[in-house]
Amino acid sequence: MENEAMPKTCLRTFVHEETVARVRQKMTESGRLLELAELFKALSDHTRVRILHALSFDELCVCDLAALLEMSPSAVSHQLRILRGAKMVRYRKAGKNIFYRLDDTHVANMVKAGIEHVG
Amino acid sequence: MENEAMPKTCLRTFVHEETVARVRQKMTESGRLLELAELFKALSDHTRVRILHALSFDELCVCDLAALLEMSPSAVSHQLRILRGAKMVRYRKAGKNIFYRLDDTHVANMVKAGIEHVG
DNA sequence: TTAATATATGAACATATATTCAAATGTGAG
DNA sequence: CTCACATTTGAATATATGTTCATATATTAA
Repeated sequence: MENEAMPKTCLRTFVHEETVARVRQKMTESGRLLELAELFKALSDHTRVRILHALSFDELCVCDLAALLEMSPSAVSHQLRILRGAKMVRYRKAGKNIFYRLDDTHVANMVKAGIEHVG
Repeated sequence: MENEAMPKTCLRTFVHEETVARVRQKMTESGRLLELAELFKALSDHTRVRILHALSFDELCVCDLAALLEMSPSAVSHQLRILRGAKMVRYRKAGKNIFYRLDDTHVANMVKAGIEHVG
């Protein structure tokens, strides 16, 4: 189909134009909202939530997390990579172990607030 | 100690047992954390975040949202279904239109807080 | 050095997800 | 009634995602 911007339907003049225009003006830039979705995405997995929740109590090495969550160290490591990418965790090497901890308290607060909301 | 429940590695006695035990005691139940992940999952998509953000300013019908986000009404409707399932939006019928609004202010607050954090 | 442990990584697989398209339902106007 | 519009829904498709498995890297001990 050769129409560019507007997809498929809603081509009629009838949309509540003023309302839409007003809301559009108030809305935050789409790219910012995409970043926000990415932030939530990092928190949208059971394993990652459990990791962050656990780290809100103490720093733990990969194997500790694996034991705690009863998962393979490999699976935990893959999820830790995502959390590192989201800047939600830091790590520290100590011999053969690598200890992870939360990057800032804001993440802990989000998880904590979420738990209160759910529970 | 060979444990059937424990996967793959981490079979050595050396895990920081006391720390793990202590954290395990403090941790919220896994099922609760799964619910939390589900909550975040509903917020983890660009389209859904934009919908909720838009609805934080005014109630809008499906076609308004489609025009605003420059998406097909069908795509918007599919995402609205997920948001309804997550109890994040309500709706009201008015003639041929169905107007959506946020279900509670808590959702708006989460999005707003998130935007501030990202921005 | 070799061996053992801790962690990371890449490929493969299965599952989940978002959008499109076509079709169905619902609603009001003429 | 018929018609047009608003919305929903299901199937199909493409893409994303999480775990497993095998392997690679790193560190320490013997």
